[in-house]
Amino acid sequence: MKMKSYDHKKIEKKWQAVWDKKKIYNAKNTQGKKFYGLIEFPYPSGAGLHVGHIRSNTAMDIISRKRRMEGCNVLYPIGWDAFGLPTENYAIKTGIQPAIVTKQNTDTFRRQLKELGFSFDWSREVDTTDPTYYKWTQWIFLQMFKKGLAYKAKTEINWCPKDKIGLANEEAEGGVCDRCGGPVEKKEKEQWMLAITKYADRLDKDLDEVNYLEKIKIQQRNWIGKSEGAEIDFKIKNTPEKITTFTTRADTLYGAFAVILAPEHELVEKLKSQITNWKEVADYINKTAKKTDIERTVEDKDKSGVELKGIKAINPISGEEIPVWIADFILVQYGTGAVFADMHDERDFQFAKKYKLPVHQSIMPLFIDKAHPWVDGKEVVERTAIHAVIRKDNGDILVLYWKGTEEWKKNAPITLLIGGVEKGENLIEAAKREIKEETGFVNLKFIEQLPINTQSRFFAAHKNVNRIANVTCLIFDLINEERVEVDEKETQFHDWKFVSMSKATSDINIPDDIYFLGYLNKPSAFTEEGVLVDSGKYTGILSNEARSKIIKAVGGKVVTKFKLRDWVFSRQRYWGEPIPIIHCDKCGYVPVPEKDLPIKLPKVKSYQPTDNGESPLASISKWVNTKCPKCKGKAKRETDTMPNWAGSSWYYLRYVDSKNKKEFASKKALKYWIGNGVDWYNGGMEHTTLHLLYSRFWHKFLYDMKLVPTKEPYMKRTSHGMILAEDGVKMSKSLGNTVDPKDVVKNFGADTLRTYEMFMGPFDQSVNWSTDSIVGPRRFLERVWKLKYKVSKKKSSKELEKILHKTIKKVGEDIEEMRFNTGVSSMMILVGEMEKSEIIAMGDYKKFLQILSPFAPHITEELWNELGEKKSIHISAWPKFDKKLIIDDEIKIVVQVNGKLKGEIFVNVDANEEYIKAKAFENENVKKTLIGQEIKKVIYVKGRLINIVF
RNA sequence: GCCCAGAUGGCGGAAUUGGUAGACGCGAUGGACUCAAAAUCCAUUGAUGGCAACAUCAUGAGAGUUCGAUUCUCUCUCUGGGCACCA
Repeated sequence: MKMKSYDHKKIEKKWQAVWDKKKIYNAKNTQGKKFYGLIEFPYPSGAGLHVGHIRSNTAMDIISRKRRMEGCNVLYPIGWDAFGLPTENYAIKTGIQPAIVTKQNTDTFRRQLKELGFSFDWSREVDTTDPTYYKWTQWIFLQMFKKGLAYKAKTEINWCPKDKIGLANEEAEGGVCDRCGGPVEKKEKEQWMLAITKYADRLDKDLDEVNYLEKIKIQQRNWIGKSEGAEIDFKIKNTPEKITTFTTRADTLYGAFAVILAPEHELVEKLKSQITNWKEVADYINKTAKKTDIERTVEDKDKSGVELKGIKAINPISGEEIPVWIADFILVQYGTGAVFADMHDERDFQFAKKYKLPVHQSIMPLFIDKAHPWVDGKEVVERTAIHAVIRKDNGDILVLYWKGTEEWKKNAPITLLIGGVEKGENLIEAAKREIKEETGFVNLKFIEQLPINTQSRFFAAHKNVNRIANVTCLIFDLINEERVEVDEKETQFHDWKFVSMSKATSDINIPDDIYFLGYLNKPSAFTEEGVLVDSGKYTGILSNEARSKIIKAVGGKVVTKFKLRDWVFSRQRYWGEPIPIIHCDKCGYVPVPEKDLPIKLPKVKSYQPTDNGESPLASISKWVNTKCPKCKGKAKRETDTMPNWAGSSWYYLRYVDSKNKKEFASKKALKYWIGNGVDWYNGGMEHTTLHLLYSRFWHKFLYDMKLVPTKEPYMKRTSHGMILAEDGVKMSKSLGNTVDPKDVVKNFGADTLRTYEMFMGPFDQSVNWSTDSIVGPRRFLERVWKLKYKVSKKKSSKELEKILHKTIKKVGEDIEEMRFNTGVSSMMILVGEMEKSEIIAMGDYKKFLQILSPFAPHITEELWNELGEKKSIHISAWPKFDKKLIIDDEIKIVVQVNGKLKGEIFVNVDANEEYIKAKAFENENVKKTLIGQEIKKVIYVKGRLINIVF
């Protein structure tokens, strides 16, 4: 037989043409079990396809191909997310129409994608810039407008005064204009908004119902920022006014030391006449107003504020009068724009520290000793204790090393100096007495008492009571080392010595003292759950239980707030969907009648935004001036366009019926394809918070309109890792480290590139590109190619059959789990075994080709065809593994002595424990090691190992 | 600062519910073929010691649980991603 070498160029071209002609990858209309696999449709940039596109496309291609072979009616569609800035900027520079540039780019992308052999259904291709597509984007917007979800509001935009252009956030990073490098200003502009916040709660809650990767859910939840709390009113003394504050920690109310308002809060102006330092307050408000968002957050997070002198708020639970401040770290848009401050919040704590405001603790850290838990029914006895930090002038502190009994020596306590407080004694006296008794030191200077006491709860066995110990930490400096004699009975329990602070911190092993030293090293707010203190009748209650009780007691309202803001939907740009609204002086904002859709983008001479920041459309008076659809009077068109998140918010719906002229998709097609959502959607983590959330929002809206059958668009969402350049940084044109897939396809072939990208590393993690490593997968495919010369009509060996069936099982599972790298690896092992074998049965070789075919569709199709198959391998039935062949008759048992490997034995699968143990002891190496040792026990793990312990 | 993910040979990475650490691939070294080179094939390849059998050490650092830890718990360091005064 003459050896024909593997010529990828010939094979790939040949089969791509055949697939195209026979349309084997086109989805059937609506019949049978369906699978809808989705990838994020690409933005067709001028640079052409990126190796990263290929990684994610191949992954979903493999899954789709497997489903097709499993008998599913598969929809794996593709399209173009073609509105966007790069194309527009290119048009500004060159004057070439964006539509023409887009056409060129999509042609390139289409050709490149076809060259990679993806099994897309090309008959359903969509393009967001095609008027027949964006007609429906506009239509959905109008439905939202009619439901009051689209509205106009003043917001700030990034404005470059030099270029006179509004900038997207990503063009204004760091407050610098992306184009000219000059500073960016804020400019107020009326913009269209979408009320996504109305869906915030559902967007959060319905995440429970979908199968997204946990990290995706977490990121979405963080972005939505649901927070359950309460609104609590503070009366203002001598006025009818009240301040409504928002808090999630109503349990800290007794500790409120001030009420703080956002500088923009409306009450400030109302209270003007009573504020005695108005000038100072007004200055601060002005200063804040001038700051940009960036300045307001960047300034090292240093807290600043001004007290509203003459104003007092009344704590609704304690009746205490507290001061009222304004501060710019309180955001007017969030919550109620007002808070009560307490020391159990990091920001409030810093604020109090800066302005030296008196604070008091309302929550104690609570330590429950799990080794000595409370015993039910025993008396609870509360006791006050002091823990003292005693410092020498070199900074060393005194630590007690308790003498444990032998068996619990390891866990003997190491503590600060500790002691009880006797009746009639104040804390400092008690501490000084204890220090003298236990160490003999008499000359100490009291420095401070830490503002946080702690509470410990444990069962005190020697007293037979449940103990509550409230602990105060006092700091002393040692004046000199003068000591008095210490009673022997004190020293029998512990030694003491001075050690450095860092040693003390690592040695000390009781939670109270660990907390105190931590606070001493770095004072910070205690913000966790604990037990209430100095809180009237709530003292002693756990914080999470006290919360609702206190809200109730002060008549607070339980509310939920979200970080999510409404979506700014206007862009002052040309290359986007025109917003289909007409401004009429008489009738206001009037929607364009549906029969007039789409509102097409007119041709313009210049794509440059206008000097006043309006879109280039504003300068085309012929287009702008129109008639009001309602009163037929003179009116103007909206000149803002939509962001490019618009078209991508619903594209997966259009794919199911992309040619429909009457609806965005027919009910029937939607019910069939979206009946349980898109089955599997893979995409990048970078789209988790914007695209994914936006499209879920649109989908929910369409669901409410009864236009789609499900609450959620995507049943399952996974993510891919990025491909970085060889040096581990992001690939970018400016760094000149990009890899052009064109060259790789030319030199190695699409099959090699696909296999390499699946093999290079775990799919969900980022990996560095390595051109050197591509030869591995290439050699693998060449070996696959050569195996055909071994194909025989005879049966393969039993061993080879077993490995084949194990591989079928593993590859199938790996594809489902997106562990493509180990799937490829197991096929490489199989090929190695096939090479060792004299012959391979025809049927076995074919089965192998079938499981390889999703990864390398061209070479497998060619070999399949050469073996006489008339139909495509890609519509053949996915091979099943034989369960009997998966099980080994002989298994390996590892023999260890004291956990160290000493040998291995081979036994029959159903050998019993006795036999295996006996055999293990026969091992020479084991015998040698065991000489003169007394065996304590033998551990047998079924089917795995034996560990002999002496 | 907070949240998420990660750290394993020269490199990319494997490793079931805790059970032989380094599968598979790249690279490297030696050999075969060749006039020669490429390609291909064979062998070796974590470190240290030893002629060897083998022993010791090794999964970012330190502690803990366990007969046994890359895997579980705690503390810390570094890297990547996200959020950033959200009460």
